[in-house]
Amino acid sequence: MEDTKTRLNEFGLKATPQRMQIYEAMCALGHASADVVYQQLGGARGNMTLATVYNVLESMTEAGLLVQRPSFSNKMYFDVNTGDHCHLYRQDTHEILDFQDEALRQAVESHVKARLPEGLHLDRVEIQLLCHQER
Amino acid sequence: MEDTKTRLNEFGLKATPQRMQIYEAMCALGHASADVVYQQLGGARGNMTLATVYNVLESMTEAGLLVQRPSFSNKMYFDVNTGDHCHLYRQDTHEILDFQDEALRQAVESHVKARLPEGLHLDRVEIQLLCHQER
DNA sequence: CTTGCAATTTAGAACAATTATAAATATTTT
DNA sequence: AAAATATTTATAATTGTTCTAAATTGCAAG
Repeated sequence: MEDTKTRLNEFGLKATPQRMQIYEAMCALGHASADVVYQQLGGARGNMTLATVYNVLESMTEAGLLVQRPSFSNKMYFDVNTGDHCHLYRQDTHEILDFQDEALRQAVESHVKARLPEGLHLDRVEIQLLCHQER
Repeated sequence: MEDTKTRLNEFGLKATPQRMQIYEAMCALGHASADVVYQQLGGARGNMTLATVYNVLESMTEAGLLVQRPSFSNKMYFDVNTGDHCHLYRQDTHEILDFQDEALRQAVESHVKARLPEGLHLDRVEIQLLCHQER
């Protein structure tokens, strides 16, 4: 809680009540779309507008506190884990699961950096593993 | 052209004029969103509805002739290259570029297969390299 | 062929996700 | 406390996609 406040501040964001609630919801959820966050916070019966959720998620992304994750369901997802980018994507259930594998990420990153076209700077490596449950 | 027809047939799709045009546009473009295909085909002044473009892209995806590629710009993209391959995503221009690197893909695939949770089957490895042009 | 049937395309409405706008509220600075 | 700034809100507008029902096309059997 006090924790959340200092984290927001570290990223240059004032710790308003809405931002606190949203960031804490995001931490609990791991990754979520704007709508999921909104529902998590009580939806229409909550104390916050959907527009605020969009605003805040955008500010947090700009600030580097969250990262965007495009999905196959035509909604943008946001992820609190800005460091590691391997994910399992269950095509049967549409679930996104973390796939922790720092060695892999590192290996790919250095392999790629050496081969990137002139003048381009690598910001992030996204590895998505599309899978489904057998039978 | 006759080529296009047999390719459609191979994937179980009848070669209607609309499907021919759309598949040829997709081949020329490499990857594109529904709207880009629609514009490419003349937009409102063309001889085809946007709904048809959506329908056809969906059928082709189901048939396995195209593959979907979620993007950071909140539109779905479709790709004629259905094999596993890497992509550069230019965050400054929103361009998607192919990044052919079969060795990398292979390495990642076998690394991952060995570590996949029990009961899950790996369909596809997606590697996206988020980058931007330096200054 | 041509009649009938299923698949496809169309126009347009409906829907869902996101963004924009302008007013209200809160916070900070002076 | 007043003025300036930042944030949130309510709501409208926009954008991308899907749905629906009717029209059209393509094909198969008589």
